[in-house]
Amino acid sequence: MPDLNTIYTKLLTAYGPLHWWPAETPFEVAIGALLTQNTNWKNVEIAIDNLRREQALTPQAIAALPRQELEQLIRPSGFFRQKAERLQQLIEYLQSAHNGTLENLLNQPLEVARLELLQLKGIGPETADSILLYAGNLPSFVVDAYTMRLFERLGSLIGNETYEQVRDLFMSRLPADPERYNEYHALIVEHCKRFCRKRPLCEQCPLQTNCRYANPQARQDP
DNA sequence: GGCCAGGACACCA
DNA sequence: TGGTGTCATGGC
Repeated sequence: MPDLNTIYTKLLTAYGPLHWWPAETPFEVAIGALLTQNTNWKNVEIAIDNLRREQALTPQAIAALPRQELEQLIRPSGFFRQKAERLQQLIEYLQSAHNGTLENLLNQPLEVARLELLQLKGIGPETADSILLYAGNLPSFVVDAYTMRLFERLGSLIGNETYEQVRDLFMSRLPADPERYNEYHALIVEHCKRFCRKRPLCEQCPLQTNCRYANPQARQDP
């Protein structure tokens, strides 16, 4: 089973530093994290561009929008009704508990901020960790479907682990460095978009010597 | 025209 | 606790 640091080095060598998250403010990161749930990032960009055009990328501006207007602006990101509701509920919580700013929530110990986010409807573990890491620069490793898929193929996971188990695995084997967590998750996504889809494209894959899908020997020897 | 995407949640057995 | 249905759009 390949070492997690070895895989990181291979991915970094293959793709270079990616410097996520593509956003101008921490709150914009949180918007993107919510909107990208089970959605192609290109559709999220369309929705965020709509919000930017309406100067609606702040908690105050979104809170002031009528629900139906917000729904139409974020409609390209899919699931727009529930995402509009969840976005405004997040802002309501920030206003009630943190003077309306995400920064105040994030300026707490990691696990305190994480539990607060997880209490909110529509913010599950991946969305919470994305906000903590990419908006708050806090060392919380982000696990997503790509992470599960890739590291199952690499033999690091069985495939039935819970989110928290996988997060704990990465955080126990990597230094608690937000920059490292930031790049690692971004590299996993970039890699999987290219090679690690449900129909894998193994010919040019930089991890093919480690992967069960590309390497029959690795497949036989998990 | 089907498949897929940087999930989360309610519901049920 | 684990499996399943629902939410919805747009690119490929």
